[in-house]
Amino acid sequence: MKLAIKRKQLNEQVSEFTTNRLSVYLRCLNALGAAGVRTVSSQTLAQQFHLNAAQIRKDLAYFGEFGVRGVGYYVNGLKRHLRQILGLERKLKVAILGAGNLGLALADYPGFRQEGFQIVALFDTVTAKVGQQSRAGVPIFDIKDLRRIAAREKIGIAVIAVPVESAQHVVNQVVAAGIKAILNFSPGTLRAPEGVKLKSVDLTVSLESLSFYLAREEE
Amino acid sequence: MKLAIKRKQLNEQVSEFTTNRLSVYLRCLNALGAAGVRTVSSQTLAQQFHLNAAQIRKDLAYFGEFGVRGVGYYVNGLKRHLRQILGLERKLKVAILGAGNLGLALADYPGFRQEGFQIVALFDTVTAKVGQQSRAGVPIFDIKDLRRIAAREKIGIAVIAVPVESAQHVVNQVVAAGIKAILNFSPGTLRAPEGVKLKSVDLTVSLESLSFYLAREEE
DNA sequence: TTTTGTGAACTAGTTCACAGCT
DNA sequence: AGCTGTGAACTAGTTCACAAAA
Repeated sequence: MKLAIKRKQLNEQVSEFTTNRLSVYLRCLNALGAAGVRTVSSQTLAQQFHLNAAQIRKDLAYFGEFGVRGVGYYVNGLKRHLRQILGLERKLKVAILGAGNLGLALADYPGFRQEGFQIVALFDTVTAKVGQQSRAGVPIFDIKDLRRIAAREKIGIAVIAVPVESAQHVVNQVVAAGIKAILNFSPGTLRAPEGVKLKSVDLTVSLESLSFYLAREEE
Repeated sequence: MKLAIKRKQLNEQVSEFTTNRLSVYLRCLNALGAAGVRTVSSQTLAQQFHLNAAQIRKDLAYFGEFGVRGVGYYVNGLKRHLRQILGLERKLKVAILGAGNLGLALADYPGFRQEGFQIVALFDTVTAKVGQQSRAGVPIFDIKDLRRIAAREKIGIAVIAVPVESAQHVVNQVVAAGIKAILNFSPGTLRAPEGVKLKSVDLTVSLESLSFYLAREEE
């Protein structure tokens, strides 16, 4: 069974653990490619991050037979495949909701631009901010114009960087604007309807998990 | 078996899934407490986030018998227990490495202060920044002074907000300064020795996972 | 010989279901 | 009657181990 992208079963759900690892592999391949490496084995890749080689082979084999037995994976070929699987060949446009400290920092975060994301707009309710722009030049719009600008710019992803109080309300507006993927940085649980993917990064939870670790160690 | 904090087996490792949920429970209890609610059942808690009630009971029961059969959990009592388990009763001091956009935004992030963390210092190598401070007043020090200040201030957690290139080097300095818990925002894999807890938040991976979702939906 | 792709075995995490308190 | 705490059943995720291909 050889296909550009195989899907073992159309309805089978790929685990988020797997897709997150694909991103990590891609980054590693970019580094290897830049260093002039042509082929890489699952074994070698596994050593880089503390991962099992079978894990990597399974993750990749899920989407197709990208490897060559006895050789490994061609770095450039696999890079292309991963880009395609992750939907990175088209430049995805991103809007950031909330032009506070965090929103502005995220708007200019170089890591986002790197792999083909394009931060096209910031949105805020504070009228003094509207019309301004981030240091790197991302314009700030009134959140009232979200729907119009999202449609015009074909925004694919919204990043939520507003205070907890307004987070759910902003998510509702994002959903109403037809955006189907949301990265949330506000703490607490948010609701999004079926068909909209909501991924949360909870900074407080992360810190508290470290606090827990320290508390245990000290016993 | 009733103990303030029971540990089923001393050497048993608590899953990170569990500890992350404890943070989420705590936040929910804070809200309930503020709303004047006295007791809450696992069932009610489970409805808030889309979680199973047995999951919540297991998570809590792992650390002690905090509930009352027929009643549920006393909000204030459970709050205290969770704070103790997560090590939040003492104010943990945090240093942020890298006074760029992201570092400065994190330094002033209100969510960190909320649950008792104290951001006491920013560190950078750029001499022009040293001596300045963040908008909220967190002072910026030279990274050369990390070891001295970490010891003096008893810094418990380091947050890495420097570019990828210097991330591993900065982690090494943090480890050398005797800090045992690190929250890393730089992309890529970092190494920390045994006994140092390294937790990474990878913004690029998060965005790419959304991109993957969008790519699948469109098929 | 080397290294993939993958079924089988294993390990970890979640949910069920119910005995046992209050 | 109501709700916890928990063994048992189940589900998901990882690792092993080996046949098959280059």
